[in-house]
Amino acid sequence: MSAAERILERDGIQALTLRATARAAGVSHAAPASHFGDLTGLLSELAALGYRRFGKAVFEAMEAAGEDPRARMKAMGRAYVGFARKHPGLFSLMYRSERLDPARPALRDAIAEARSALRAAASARAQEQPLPPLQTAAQSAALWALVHGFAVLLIDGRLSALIASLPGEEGADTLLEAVLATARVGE
Amino acid sequence: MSAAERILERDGIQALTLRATARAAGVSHAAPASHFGDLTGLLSELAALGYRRFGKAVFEAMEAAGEDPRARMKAMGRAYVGFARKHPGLFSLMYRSERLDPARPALRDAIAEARSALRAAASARAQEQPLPPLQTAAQSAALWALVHGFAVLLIDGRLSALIASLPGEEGADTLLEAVLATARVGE
DNA sequence: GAGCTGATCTTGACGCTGGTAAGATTGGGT
DNA sequence: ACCCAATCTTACCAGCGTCAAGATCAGCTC
Repeated sequence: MSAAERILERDGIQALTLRATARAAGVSHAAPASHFGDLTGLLSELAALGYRRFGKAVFEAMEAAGEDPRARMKAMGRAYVGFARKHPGLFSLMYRSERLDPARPALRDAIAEARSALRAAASARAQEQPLPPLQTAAQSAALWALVHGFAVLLIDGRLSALIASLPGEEGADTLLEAVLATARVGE
Repeated sequence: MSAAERILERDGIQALTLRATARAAGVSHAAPASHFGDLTGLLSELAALGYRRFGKAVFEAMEAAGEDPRARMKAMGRAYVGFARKHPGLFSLMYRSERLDPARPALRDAIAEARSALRAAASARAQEQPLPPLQTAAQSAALWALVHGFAVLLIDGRLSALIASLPGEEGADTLLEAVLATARVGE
């Protein structure tokens, strides 16, 4: 399991095979299959581990941000993108749903936990200023789409040209701050 | 090539293999490899085709939207998400960069063409109201991240719970319109 | 203590995959 | 008539996921 994570972050998702995991763990090639059922099982358990870490990171960041809704939303965005940058392989796996089994209990629970952490970013704001259902849903979707899209594009290197065009030594962090400040979601 | 696209949209990206393409095209299993070099070559050519279509769709939608910068940005968003919904397999492939070869001329050119189409969404606005470089970059990144994130989450089914919670018969289109209206990027 | 039982792992096989090498076929240009 | 480049076929290799059968062993029951 930790061997699998090592392979994932070092060699990427396409190198994460049952047999490679077995080699890294020093067991025979069929041992992982007996644990996890099949490759989808291994990937799903690993993704579940990722979701638990992810949900925890987001939750803690929002706790530390205090009560102000906008501060919470920004903290959520930083934690979201920060997790993707810190664990790009894991993050990619978590959103590679065609290789995961969402019915697996560990994964299902971990996703539900992470989603409740994300929902907490928007709920404080919704409480403060009630809106029609469509606007509430649109705010949630917009915030999620913004940070998810930023994370995906960033770890895929597709923002590097934009970052390189920035004046001075500014990097991805600066761009993210500017994006969170510029996109005044829901105001 | 058209056989490959058929397989991609029907059976998904993991079923798109050299041998399956060869079978669908009625040739021997090694024929595709001699055309495209290797699997990465085939996928890259297919992604290039996708980028050309994508750039064209975005460009035409923005042409039809007139001169108003906000209308152009909304049209870009609709075209972006619309393309992803219409060709989910192709769209996924285009952003699966670990399986593509960006050095392949066809793909490199097609990406450059599509990016220039996207850039045109923000350039009109930048001309009208000059801003510091960081703000300009942040607006571009925010718009791109918003629509890309929405498209990715949508075709992965991750917005379905949110959409199901909408009142009445509202679907993804309504949510997208609300998101584009809510997220007043750069205002 | 003897025997069973379930978990864990090994071994070996199957068909699938991508990739390579060598040769066949063919159609156009000199 | 010749050649040559493109296209395809055939045959093979290693790696992969998956399955079935058996080995090993700790822990529990009688």
